[in-house]
Amino acid sequence: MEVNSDIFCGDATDVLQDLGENTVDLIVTSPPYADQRKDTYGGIPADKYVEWFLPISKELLRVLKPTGTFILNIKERVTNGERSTYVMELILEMRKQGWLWTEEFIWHKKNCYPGKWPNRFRDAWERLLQFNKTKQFHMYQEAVMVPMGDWAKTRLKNLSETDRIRDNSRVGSGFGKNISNWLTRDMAYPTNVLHLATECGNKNHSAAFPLELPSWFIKLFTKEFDTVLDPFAGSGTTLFAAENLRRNSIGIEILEEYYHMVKNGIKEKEYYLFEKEEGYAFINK
Amino acid sequence: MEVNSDIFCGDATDVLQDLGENTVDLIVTSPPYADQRKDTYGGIPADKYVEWFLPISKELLRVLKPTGTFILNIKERVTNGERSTYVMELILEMRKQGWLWTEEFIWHKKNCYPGKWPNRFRDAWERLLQFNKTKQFHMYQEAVMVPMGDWAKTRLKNLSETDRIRDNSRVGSGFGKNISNWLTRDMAYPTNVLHLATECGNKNHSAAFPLELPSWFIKLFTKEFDTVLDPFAGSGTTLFAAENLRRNSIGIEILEEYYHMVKNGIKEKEYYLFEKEEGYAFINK
DNA sequence: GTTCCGCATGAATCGATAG
DNA sequence: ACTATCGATTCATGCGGAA
Repeated sequence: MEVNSDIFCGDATDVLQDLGENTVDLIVTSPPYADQRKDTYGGIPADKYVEWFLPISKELLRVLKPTGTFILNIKERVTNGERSTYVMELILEMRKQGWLWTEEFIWHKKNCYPGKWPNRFRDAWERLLQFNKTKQFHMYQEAVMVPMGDWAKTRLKNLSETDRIRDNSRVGSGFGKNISNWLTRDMAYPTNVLHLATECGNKNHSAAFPLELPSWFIKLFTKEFDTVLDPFAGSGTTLFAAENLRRNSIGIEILEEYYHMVKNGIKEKEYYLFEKEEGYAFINK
Repeated sequence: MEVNSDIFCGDATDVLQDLGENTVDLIVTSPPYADQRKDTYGGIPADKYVEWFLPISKELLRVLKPTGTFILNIKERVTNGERSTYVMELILEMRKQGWLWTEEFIWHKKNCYPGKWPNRFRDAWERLLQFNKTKQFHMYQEAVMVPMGDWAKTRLKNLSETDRIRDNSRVGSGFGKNISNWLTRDMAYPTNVLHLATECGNKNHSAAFPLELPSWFIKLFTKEFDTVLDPFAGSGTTLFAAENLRRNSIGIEILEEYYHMVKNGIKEKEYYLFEKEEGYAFINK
């Protein structure tokens, strides 16, 4: 059985009209942040952001199944020395639309952007907001269990603080080399804090988020042959993750350049991803 | 020169009236969460939380110096399957009072409370909201610098196993001398994500945060002989941290039981804390 | 075949300068 | 005055080339 991958070029609000009601199991997306990526996406002003996003979230609510989940990756920027409030305002408005704000996961970016300022430290985290249509959403917790036990308890305890943080990141992402060891040990459920580095060495595109991020949520909230949607596909990370995990995927991207890259890349990347996939397979059992 | 420590028993709003305008350099507090700890504090309903807190934050704005900072440790609880929105509403309302919402730090609780739910993972983080009165607040970034990531990777890797164990055993009871060498090496500024374990061994108070948490902010936002305020003193962690770092401290606690405990404990705990302090002192130089 | 260095590169932010 | 642009600052990561 083959999975289906569709990528459409156009404005998210328009293309979403063509999708059927209650057809999507999971939405994972990272929309352009306010006033960011001006060169590629034009940049939505901070004070227009909520107004811009609400028509899209309304359509997303329509296409999502009652058992489905919407994961929104977003972070407010600093304006005039203060954090902007549009993310909070967006949550409040989306609840009025009928969304349930179920949870807020934290993505701890280990390799955040460098810099020094007199009144501020580096920003090392982003929000991963979980919204649902009903309280009866599907969640497959066993698919993302992480190894625990003596390895983490005793070995890590003797390491330095920085080492411990580094190793925790591996645990959170579910990757590592000694998978065979993990299998014989105890497994534990993860928390709502994810430790992942951004992918900066990628040549073709500025990767929005690492492959592990959508992969983690896809494993957690869908099963094989479910349908995953990303209305801001960008470089296609969510779609590749979905296809790789044998989920049907739908992508929308407004920029033709990215659209073509994703359309071609799906086939191209399959082999590369498949190699990595073995790691997932082990962990998913 | 001696530092001064005052602890008052009473309602925060009332006692704050007696404090002078522009007299406090730093406020660090963890107010009772909505509907939590009903047995001890009576529990403020989630839908009344903002209304309850605003008179207090208004007084805090008055007593804080223009160069001062207010750190609010808070996390919304889950109600009826959803995260409550009172923290977001509180931020929006406090901005209307004149507070600047400068930053949101994340406290990653490494050993968070265990448990399993069908639709939710363990909650491993809390918000540390930074508010300011003006943009010209004091910040002493050098006081909280941490060793660089590269340092752990290369330097530590070359040490023998016994060396590593010996050094780490010293950490528990105060640092060894050779750490002073590390300090002259590569240090980096931290990020806005704090990795701290919760103190589970705390006997008398239900929801105390670890000593390192207020200590970190006290070092970051004050200098010696500045004044630190905690309007919800609880078991007195903030006050002990302040005194220990030679800052003047003011505490307010509504429950007589805690009030007496803190009042007596300040002297009692001094020795215990002082031993630990050596570790901090090294890092602060 | 490994291990080790060197180097480019980020969903950044501030303050100064220019229109 | 108020907004747009630019340079300086900073550090974890993963790659490629070298020992």
